[in-house]
Amino acid sequence: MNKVKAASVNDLKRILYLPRFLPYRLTKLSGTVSRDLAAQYSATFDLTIPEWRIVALLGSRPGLTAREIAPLASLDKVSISRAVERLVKSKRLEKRTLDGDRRSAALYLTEAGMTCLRKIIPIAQQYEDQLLEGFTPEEIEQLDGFLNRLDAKAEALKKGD
Amino acid sequence: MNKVKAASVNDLKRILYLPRFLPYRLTKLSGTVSRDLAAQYSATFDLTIPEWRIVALLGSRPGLTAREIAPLASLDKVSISRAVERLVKSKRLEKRTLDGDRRSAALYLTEAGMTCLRKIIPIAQQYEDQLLEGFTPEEIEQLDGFLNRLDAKAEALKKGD
DNA sequence: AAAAAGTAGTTTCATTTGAAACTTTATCCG
DNA sequence: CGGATAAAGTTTCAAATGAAACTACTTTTT
Repeated sequence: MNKVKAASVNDLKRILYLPRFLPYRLTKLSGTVSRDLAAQYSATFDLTIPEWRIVALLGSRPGLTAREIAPLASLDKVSISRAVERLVKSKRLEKRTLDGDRRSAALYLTEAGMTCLRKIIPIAQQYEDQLLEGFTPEEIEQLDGFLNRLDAKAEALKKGD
Repeated sequence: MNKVKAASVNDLKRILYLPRFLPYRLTKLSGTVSRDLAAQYSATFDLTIPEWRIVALLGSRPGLTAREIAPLASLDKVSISRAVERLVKSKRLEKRTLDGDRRSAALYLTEAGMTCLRKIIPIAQQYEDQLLEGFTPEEIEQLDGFLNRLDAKAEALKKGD
């Protein structure tokens, strides 16, 4: 005789419907998008997502240090350290210790890094465009605002409840 | 003399601005949300995200098999196998081999599983509500539509280009 | 100035993850 | 039937991750 009985669940139906639960939907969407894009970066350029973010960031803001990159690319310092190591090895990044603080280094794309970035940008943008295909400019504007608001809320909920 | 020269980057400025790149924003948002929620599930109920998804799903759809859960919870079979193993060990889930196919098992929440789900649902919903605080019902409706469209597009882009 | 405290980035180590191989059971086809 | 093929889950193994300890330097304090 089995003491563990499956409970009646009628009282729970539809109370929390996973496919409509916002955190689940965000995770699913971002997972699909990331995997898909990462496959392209890695297949064509042998770049991981952290590496791609760092390259993209240095494209518009050369000379950042690892510490400065962290919040801008939402990467922890371990990921940055490893990504930078690989990028330097593949000659796409150059470290310069110029401030007089020999603990940190300003990071710059090399010519090879720039070339790589120039090649990836159209791919990334095309993907983004495809994702937003069917959205009107006003809708894109709205989505943009929604994401900003959600992001701000999520950040605010993180520590202070 | 150093052959590797940092390139001029003026020509790339603003061409791809990471903090406005949709895939990056989605990943960042979903990461914040997931980490935050996961911390709550795990601290209070010792549940991982896959476990939580399975419990939530079985709450409204008891008797699903692992294979059926996979697409509904966006989990691969390895994650499901491990999550189910833990849930059975913690007596929140029960496996029943009823179909006459002894390879698969229908999964049911036990009373303990139901109790756990009943306790988590308010937490999950409260978090979702907080995230959407400040959104009007119409905006929530719009966001919902946007996410559905993005998800459909992302899925469509996955294989067939 | 020397000791203490702090910071930038790296390394270590234990955990998480997921693809591929495997096991067991079921179905297909001669 | 009985061997081949397939399907449901599980296990293995190798790679990715991230917290904590560590190294190398810098700043503060006394």
